[in-house]
Amino acid sequence: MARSNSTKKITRIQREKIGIILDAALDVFSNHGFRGATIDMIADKAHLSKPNILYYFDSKDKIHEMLLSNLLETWLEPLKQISSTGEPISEICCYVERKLEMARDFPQESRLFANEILQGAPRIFHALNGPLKKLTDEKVTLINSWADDGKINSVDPYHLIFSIWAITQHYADFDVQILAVMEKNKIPNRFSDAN
Amino acid sequence: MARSNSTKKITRIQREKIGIILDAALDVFSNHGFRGATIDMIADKAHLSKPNILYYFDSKDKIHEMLLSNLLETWLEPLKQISSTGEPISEICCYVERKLEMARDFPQESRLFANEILQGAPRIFHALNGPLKKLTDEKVTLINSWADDGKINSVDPYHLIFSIWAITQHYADFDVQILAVMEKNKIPNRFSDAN
DNA sequence: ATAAAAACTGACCAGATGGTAAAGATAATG
DNA sequence: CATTATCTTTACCATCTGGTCAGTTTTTAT
Repeated sequence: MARSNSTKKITRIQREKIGIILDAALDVFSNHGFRGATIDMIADKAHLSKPNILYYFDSKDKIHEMLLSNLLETWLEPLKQISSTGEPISEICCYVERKLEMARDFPQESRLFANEILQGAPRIFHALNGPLKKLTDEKVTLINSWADDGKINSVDPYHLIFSIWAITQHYADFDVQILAVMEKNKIPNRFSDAN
Repeated sequence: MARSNSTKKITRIQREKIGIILDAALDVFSNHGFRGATIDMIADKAHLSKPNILYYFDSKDKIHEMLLSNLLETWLEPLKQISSTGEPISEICCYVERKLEMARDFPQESRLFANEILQGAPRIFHALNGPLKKLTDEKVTLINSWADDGKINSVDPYHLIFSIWAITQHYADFDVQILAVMEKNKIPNRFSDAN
């Protein structure tokens, strides 16, 4: 029995296989959405059998759930780093940079998130309404205070943040469109790569 | 036999039912993605039986296909309207306004499109690579010429357009997130309106 | 080395889902 | 009104897919 009974110790094999499964699952879920993904696809990508996958995770939902909860920390981090003690313009620009880097380095995570939100965030709404809202409100207050102190022009902080989210994530989520429009010759899509 | 054999004339009932089906299908596909949607869901929403749906459309794919091809015209229209004879800043601002209006008035269409792109645009890539690319290239050339003539500051036209797409569509596609973050307990600032 | 625990597999099941067939109901037409 | 064409439904089927189970193989601990 490998299924995570919280208080049990985790073996080397469990740690390895769970990692392999999550990697494969991220790839599959991000490219096909939750319903479009099948355990068989994940099994193929992970080079494991379907029952073996289900030996480590109780269900397809549980895999997805774990991916989302892992993602959340990564996702909030760049916003978290905006510092109230830094120079406002630099803080905001660095935030944009961090978000762009994330879009470049973790496009699958971005699409996993996008898929989830697009379908109404059924499995992650609590996080949007909780930690994300809390953190955002905090930074909104900070940006407001910068404006009040005359350090930056006044701006609606919510829509500033939404704009940053929109533009940066767009390059990960809509890359197919961007490549199609910008391509000079022929651009392979994300399904055409070797593995 | 109602299935669109191009050269056949269309009855009143066909026109009505096809409209009802497409409306229902848009709702279902945009909220669940292609794989997440089932013909039964569409049938329920349309108050028709599943076989009756399949009397008007050969397959689930065909319904989706028709929605996407209908969408395409609507989708290209705002960009098409950017005029080479207008005043540059006004042309660009009006374009942004048209896009925002579309995000407000046709959020389902926006999400249908987003779902399709997110999954690699398997059923619409040709349109991105064809009509959309052609039109975009045209407007890119126009914006470049405005910059060359010193009418606007120089800017990468591609990324200007992508930014507009990103921000405007974000409000339709990620509305769940935006509502979760902004609704109740919104931190007031000078841009927040009464409602 | 050996027993116990962990890891893995093939065969299978139940329900969902896309789609079909054929007959019955309704509307259009002469 | 009668006949044809259109429309709709009931009862299915085949496949896919999430998940189970009994048993086998491999790893770990003593």
